[in-house]
Amino acid sequence: MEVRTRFAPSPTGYMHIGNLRTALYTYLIAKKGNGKFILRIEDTDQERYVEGAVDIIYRTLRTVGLNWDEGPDVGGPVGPYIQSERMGLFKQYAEELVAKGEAYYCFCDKERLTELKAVQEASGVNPMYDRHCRNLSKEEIDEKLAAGIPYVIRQKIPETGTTTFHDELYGDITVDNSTLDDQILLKTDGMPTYNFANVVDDHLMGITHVVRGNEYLASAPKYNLLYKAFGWEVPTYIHVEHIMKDKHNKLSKRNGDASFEDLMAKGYLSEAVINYIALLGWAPKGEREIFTLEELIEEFDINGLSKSPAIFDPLKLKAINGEYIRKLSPEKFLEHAAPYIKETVKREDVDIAKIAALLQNRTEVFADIPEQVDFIDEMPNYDLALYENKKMKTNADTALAALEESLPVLEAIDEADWKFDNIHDKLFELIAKLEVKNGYILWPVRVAISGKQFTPGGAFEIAEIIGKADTIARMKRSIEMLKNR
RNA sequence: GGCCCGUUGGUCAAGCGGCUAAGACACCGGCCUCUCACGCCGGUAACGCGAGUUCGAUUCUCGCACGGGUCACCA
Repeated sequence: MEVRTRFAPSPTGYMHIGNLRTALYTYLIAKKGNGKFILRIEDTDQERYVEGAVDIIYRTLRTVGLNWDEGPDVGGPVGPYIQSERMGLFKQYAEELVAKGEAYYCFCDKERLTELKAVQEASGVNPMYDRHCRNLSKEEIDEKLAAGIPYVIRQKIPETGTTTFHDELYGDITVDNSTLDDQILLKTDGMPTYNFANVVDDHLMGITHVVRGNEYLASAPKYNLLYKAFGWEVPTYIHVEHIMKDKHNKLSKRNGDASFEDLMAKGYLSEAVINYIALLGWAPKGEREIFTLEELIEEFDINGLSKSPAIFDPLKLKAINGEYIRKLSPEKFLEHAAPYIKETVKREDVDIAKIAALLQNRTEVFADIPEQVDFIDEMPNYDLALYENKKMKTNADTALAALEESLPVLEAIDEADWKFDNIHDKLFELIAKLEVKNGYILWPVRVAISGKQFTPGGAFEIAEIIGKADTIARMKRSIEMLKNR
């Protein structure tokens, strides 16, 4: 049988990392089995519906490459794929269950239910529907129906015995039927509840593997009973654990945690994000951990899924992102980095590509770039203590001497010859002549023309990038500062 | 609280009766080097507790503790 999986998000706003990971796993299972990945939008809750949220779902899934084979916009044989457009379907299925004796009309109003719940809680009993309407006679039902009393349809859970359902990860889980509530299938307004719509839709759409969050584990037995009541085949369940912010809290936008869009905005590569979240709650067979989506399809195996929650580690994400950045071709890197470089580098006489080349190995997230190159437009005022370096055996005094020796050497280089190699060779001639350590000259020069303790690239690279005139000017300014100290 | 699930270093995690208990990130050293970073080498650090079963338990069983989930006419 063909594998068919579905990702069924509610359009409630942004796409959070946990949802995206569920989508990923769902996609991987489908593709691993050469099957179909289906997108179904579950928008039955009009109150939580957020304008534009569907577009975010589309956009996110597309940018990470989780392309769906069937869905609202691409169509398919078992549509519609937007749940609100399927509303007509559910009533007949609920009534079919009533006819089979697997469900029943319930006329209890909300007041009675709230009161019942209050009483039960007060007496320490588990709040559950008391099955007041479960055994209404045919006459009573017809009478109330005729009188137009609002009703819901509830699932008739067996009063005794146990229900066992199977999860690919957790194995068989058995619960006493006495702990299961006669849940509502069809609401007063004729709309299905999520639990009911899900079962019906999954069946109608031929879903073979249901991948969903762990929060549904507890309601799984009731799903099983529903499938059984209909006489439908139960799909394979795979419940995945949550992604946590820390030991106690789930990762959520409400807590200010990063959503996928936030990560993109901060300069993460979508491939790196996908790679990282695949690893959050799943472990590949070998020791490799860098995978493209295609490779993940190959490697993925539900046996590698974890049964306990995983804490999202921004540092690890960064590290993986850094690895992806380093693997980029120089051209690709430049393409990504240029906008960030230009955030602080406004002057036009510099070669952005050269700056980018220095940055590639030093960038884990693109958003870190601007502050690394902020000295290029203008050298900041800096602390002369920067010249103090034990390992280089330099201090303000030696630095002044080094700079005064270096200045004429640099000035002697032709504007036209102002290239890394020439600058390098000339300064090394000086170093050889003076018989000093490289750092004795180079450290002060780098500081003198950058004003920073750390810079991407060393003295030669920086000098080349900012050009001869600027280099000389900065050297002079720094010499003055040292003299006037 | 009832029910369900889980518990290996700081984090992600391998392990599926016998191992010096992998690997990655982070951290700490070292090398490279004009800084930082990259790269390379090395190091610190873990089986929640208590009973069983077994010749032998991280691995199986049961308690306990802790953590999570769920108990809506939300999804």
